[in-house]
Amino acid sequence: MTGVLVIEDDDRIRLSLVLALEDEGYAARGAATAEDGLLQQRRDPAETVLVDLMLPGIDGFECIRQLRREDDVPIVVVSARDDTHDIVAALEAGADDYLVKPVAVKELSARLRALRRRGRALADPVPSLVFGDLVIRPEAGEVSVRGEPVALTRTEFRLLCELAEHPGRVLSRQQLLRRVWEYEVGDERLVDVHVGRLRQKIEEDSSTPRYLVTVRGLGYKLQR
Amino acid sequence: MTGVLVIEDDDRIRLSLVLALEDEGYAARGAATAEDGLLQQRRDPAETVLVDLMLPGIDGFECIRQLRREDDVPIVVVSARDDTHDIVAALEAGADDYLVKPVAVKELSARLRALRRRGRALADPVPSLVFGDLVIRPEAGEVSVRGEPVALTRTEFRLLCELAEHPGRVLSRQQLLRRVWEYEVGDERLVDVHVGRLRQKIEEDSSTPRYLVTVRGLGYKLQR
DNA sequence: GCACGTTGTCATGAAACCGTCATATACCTG
DNA sequence: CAGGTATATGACGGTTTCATGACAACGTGC
Repeated sequence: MTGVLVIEDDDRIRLSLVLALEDEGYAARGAATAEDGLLQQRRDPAETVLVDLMLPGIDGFECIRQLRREDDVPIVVVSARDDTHDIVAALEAGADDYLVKPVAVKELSARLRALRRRGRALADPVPSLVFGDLVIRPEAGEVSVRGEPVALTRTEFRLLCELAEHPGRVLSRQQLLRRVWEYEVGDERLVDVHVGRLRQKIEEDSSTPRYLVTVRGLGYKLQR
Repeated sequence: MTGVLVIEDDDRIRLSLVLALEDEGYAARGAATAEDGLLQQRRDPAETVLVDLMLPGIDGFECIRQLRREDDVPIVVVSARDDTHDIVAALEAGADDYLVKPVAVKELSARLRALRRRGRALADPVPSLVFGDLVIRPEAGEVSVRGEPVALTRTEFRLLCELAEHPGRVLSRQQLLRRVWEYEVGDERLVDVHVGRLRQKIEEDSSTPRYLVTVRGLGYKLQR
């Protein structure tokens, strides 16, 4: 999860934004439509998303709402329109900042940094993935419960990380299929099976889970 | 910790900003100098701070750095200067947003909301709806009454959320059928049954409901 | 090629849940 | 107070949802 995603239909502007951002040291990539942007963000989430308001097909506002529904990613609108109305509407839809074209790259870059800093300032107090006696080290690919290291398969590990990234939040089977398996559609039972296997390994008594709990009708969550 | 602090030396502008913000529903107050602003923020921290860049004595940039050193409060700069240079410098100093005067109050208000939302999104990953002793965490799929967690079925949970989204407002059975069950037509008695079951779980005495009250002839509502 | 670990599919049983209905109770109107 | 209407609630069968064990397909290293 890194870099900036630029959703903008005008090829020239998109390209120049991407290049300028790369100049500023960001890993940037582009999408010409909202559909493509949303897809990319699902497949390989960027750290920040830039959105134009006037897009063919799904428009910018709808795109923002959709992004917001799926994710917490900071969203910056870059638009030619400087109407207060548009600005307010975009922010209400879930955008975090709004710049009017033509944008000064230095300003854009500074605003991206500010946004990122704000995110960290608040997110950092709980940096490690610790759930009571369950400790997850994503970079190291290690998991331990009650002091004992446990060996997980890749799928189990990814599933656990996905759940751990949203402590206490219920994730639906659909969401998990999308994020862990990158399936757009698929049999939801698959999730059950892997949750079961994961439980065998991390829960003391898998019939009364302490960490990985089922929320009937909704999905699964990992709780502290 | 509530409200907005406006640090601005021009009396007319400061006053009009404070009044405009109050109009928008914020508790706002002013400081004419950076010194006073910093003092106020120490004594009684505001939720967000607005700073002008050109201030007598300690200037805006220094004021931002000082605030940032002491506190994590979101800072919005409001300045007459629209130089990219100033914008970048202010953001680098620690500001979260930068608006150029004259500001549209609606935009300012929307940006404050966006900033606040972002703060919450990261600090409290699971926002809750609170009705006295009844706490609903939609994201977590959790409900607790008087400190005790209660287990709801999916239908009960959706029903409760629907009611909670409109605190104090009466929702007709028809509306509830449409929104919770996605039935266009259907037996309204169905709603009664589920309201009853929900009451058994969340009310102390289901014959004299404290939260989920019947409005005879109209429907049901959830009150604080 | 073989052994092994991993993965996805399927079947099964148990438990939870849902909608319907019947009955009881509360409330309003005249 | 009587009669009618709106609401509350308990019971029950059909359905959905979930946990789990078995198994075949697949890939990888030896």
